[in-house]
Amino acid sequence: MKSEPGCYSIDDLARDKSTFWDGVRNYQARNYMRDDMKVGDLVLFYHSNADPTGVAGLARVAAKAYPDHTALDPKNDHYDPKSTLEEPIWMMVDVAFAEKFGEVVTLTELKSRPELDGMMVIQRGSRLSVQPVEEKHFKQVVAMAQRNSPKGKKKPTS
DNA sequence: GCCAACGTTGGC
DNA sequence: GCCAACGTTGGC
Repeated sequence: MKSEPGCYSIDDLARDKSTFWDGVRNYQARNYMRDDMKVGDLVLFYHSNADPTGVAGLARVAAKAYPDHTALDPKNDHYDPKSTLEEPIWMMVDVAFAEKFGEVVTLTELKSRPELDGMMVIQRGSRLSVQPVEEKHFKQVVAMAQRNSPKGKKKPTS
């Protein structure tokens, strides 16, 4: 799941413990949340439009998809007049903080890993804010985060 | 700030 | 249903 850290970062999630993931206004992203995200699923928390951009930590799905009430609020930035209480269009899930990586696993690092070939987030023009991640890719990213962390193995050059 | 890659909208 | 115009995302 992507978020601009200026808007909502892994630190914000660590502080809040959990949050509702509102504001998704893309049908494909909504469908992934609605159809594929189950309570307990782990999530890569990705910082987009950031320095550095990349995976900043892990979250966990805390509630399955339910209507996004912010779509009904005319004063909300993500208001959508097409969505109604009776027939909500947009959905959100709840996510809980799981872990903040010692260092962000950057997009550059993700792209440099042959093991991650085919991962959606490293494709050109991959704008979806909610993306499925294959288990092998997920494990690879977590392994990279551990390698990067201060507690992990030191790099020979450092 | 630039711009590629999309998604959406709306005229026809 | 086609497609041009427009808006948004997000890397750089």
